[in-house]
Amino acid sequence: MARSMHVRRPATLASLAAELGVSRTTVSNAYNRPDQLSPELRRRVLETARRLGYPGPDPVARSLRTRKAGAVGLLLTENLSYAFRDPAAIGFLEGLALACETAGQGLLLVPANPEREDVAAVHRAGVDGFVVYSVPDDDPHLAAVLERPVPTVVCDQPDLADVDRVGIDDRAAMHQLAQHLIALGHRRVGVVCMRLARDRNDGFVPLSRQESAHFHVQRSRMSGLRQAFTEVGVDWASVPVVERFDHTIAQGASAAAQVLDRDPQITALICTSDILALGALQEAERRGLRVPADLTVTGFDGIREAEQAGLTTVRQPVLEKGRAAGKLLMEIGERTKPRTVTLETELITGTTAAEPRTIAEERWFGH
Amino acid sequence: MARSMHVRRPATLASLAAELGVSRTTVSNAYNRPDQLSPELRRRVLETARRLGYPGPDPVARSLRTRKAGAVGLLLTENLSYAFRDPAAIGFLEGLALACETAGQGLLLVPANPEREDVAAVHRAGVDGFVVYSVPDDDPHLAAVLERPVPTVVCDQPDLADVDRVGIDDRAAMHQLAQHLIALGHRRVGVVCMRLARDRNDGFVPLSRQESAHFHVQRSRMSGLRQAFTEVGVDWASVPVVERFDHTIAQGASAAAQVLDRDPQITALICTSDILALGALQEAERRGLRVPADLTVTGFDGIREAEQAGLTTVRQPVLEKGRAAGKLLMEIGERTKPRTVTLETELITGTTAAEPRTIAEERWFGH
DNA sequence: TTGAAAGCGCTAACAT
DNA sequence: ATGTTAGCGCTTTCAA
Repeated sequence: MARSMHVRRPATLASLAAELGVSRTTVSNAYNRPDQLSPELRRRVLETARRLGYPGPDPVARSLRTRKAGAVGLLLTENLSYAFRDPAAIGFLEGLALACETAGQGLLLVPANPEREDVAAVHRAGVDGFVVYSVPDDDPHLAAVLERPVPTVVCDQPDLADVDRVGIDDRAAMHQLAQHLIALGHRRVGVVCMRLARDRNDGFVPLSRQESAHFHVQRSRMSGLRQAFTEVGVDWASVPVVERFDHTIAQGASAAAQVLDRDPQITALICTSDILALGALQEAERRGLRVPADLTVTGFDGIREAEQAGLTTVRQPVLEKGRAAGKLLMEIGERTKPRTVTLETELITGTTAAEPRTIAEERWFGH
Repeated sequence: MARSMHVRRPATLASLAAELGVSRTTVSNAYNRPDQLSPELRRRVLETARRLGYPGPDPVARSLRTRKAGAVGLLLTENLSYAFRDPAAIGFLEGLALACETAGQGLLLVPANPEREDVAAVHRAGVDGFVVYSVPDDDPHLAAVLERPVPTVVCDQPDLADVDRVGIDDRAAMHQLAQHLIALGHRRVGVVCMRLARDRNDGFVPLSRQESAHFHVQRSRMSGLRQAFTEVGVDWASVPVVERFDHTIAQGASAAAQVLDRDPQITALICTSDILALGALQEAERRGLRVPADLTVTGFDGIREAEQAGLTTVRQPVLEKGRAAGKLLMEIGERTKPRTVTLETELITGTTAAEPRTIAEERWFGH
């Protein structure tokens, strides 16, 4: 860390006390308990402090003594900077920041590169608690967090026993979306999903990988889909499912291409996030497929960009999730059993889902 | 702060050492300098740690000892959560986060409510340095930061002597934009600008307030405008300038309405941010004014939403600013004079600026 | 390779 | 209203 113009480091509380000929307690009180000493003395203390360039009690030393850091740590799956590129993550952050500022707490973004296994940053974080956002259940950073003797709230995933948790019912939400598509008449579908595990697998996903996914959220959404379609007789093993490690529109487009190449007959492309779905829309347009006339596309999250695109999707209260996580963490009280907050979702019927053309044609021709 | 399932707090490095019958140094080394003790002993230490539920060296105590917190503090003008709603701020955050994660540093968002004067959060922040983003020059939080004995980098504003700084040449950029409008033929214009001081003033801005604005960036942009138009003989005192405290599209719209109500004859509405300009576009549409046929509208920042709207604006490298600020802060080296990084901007000629209709008409009628 | 000693700078009982 | 006494839990010379 650079030393700049504004660096000094001589005076401490003790040296100030010595200079003033008072005890350290008195100086401490001047800062922390103004009512514990005469206004006159306090004024003298503060003035001398200024003269000596004493910047006030050192926050770290104070933290050590009081056992309070005044900050909440946030652990994310992704590179720190990713959080600022994903609309859903941004919404979550906003909510969490809201809860923090209400409580007067700082928010420490912990650098946890998912590619490396460098857990040191978790160990070094001077925080009073952690919020863990959407990490895989086998993430070493998560393990490191859970070892720390501070309260922790997990958001979205993973679903751990013994840890406070806030999230939505991903399975039910996706099941509902699937039923919507089924009601429209879709039986031959394809899926584009987000990262299912820590290893990169940009391509088709066998059933085994779907079932063993380390990202609880994705596993649940897949399972909701599978159940709904299996219920109406679809052989899930024959449904093309393509996974993408990076969560971008471009990757959504290329994944959609992969699915459509494998089975051009599908009538609906179900994406497990809006970002991916936005990519799928691009790919559909590129191929001259009209949505929803030729192809139905759905997303998940309910981000603003999706709304603008008229995407049929599931809206989840991302901001509220962040706020709930923060509140849960900072709520006082000894508890014995973990708390779970499950927030509501809403199926958004946009303009990207309709009856499959084949059915419409069948009707048309009086089949 | 809540205590949850995962709270324990018995073992310390000392108790572990006692249990093992070794010195504290040895335990410390087991964590921090694995090469300083036999692998066998280290294994024993770590194993006993696990058994006793010792979570590893306390980060705060370590920080106190090493005088390193492993984190950078970020101070913003706004409520913490605001940072996640403003595209330009998000871009800045992304860049800063990038720099932090590269350096393995955490990023602490310091809660500094601009409405209250509660500086305590700044004092409590356990960080190795501060980045200050776009605060007014008389902000008490800023003063508190500068008192702390850690390096500080200011971004955008204010322009302080003796402090490292990164920003753009707001004056020159706005001057250039103004000249572009002047070249198109605009002489009768209105301005919508962001907050000029800490007090709320949603309305017209007299010259005195323009000149004494505590937000350096806004002051510079205004001054660039004023100079350019004064150069071609426009009486700046007669130009309607409307200020908005809250930086939202809705406020941009209402401010635009205020300007247009005051002088319906203006041919161009210059906004000092894209967000405000987006609002102005809305208001223009609401009034049935075609842009740019009936009214020219310009912004500043170059956010993606502006690009999509085809806004004529000035693009500034927001992400790069964040990264530069982070790098500057973390660059090692004793320095004596403050460093300044000035990044390049670019005039974006979109589809919202054109020759004023009056001129076109004059030409048309062979005036 | 391991240990002993000396604080980092502060706050919080408990006196006075 | 002010001072005394004890650490908070750790790292780091220096010595063995």
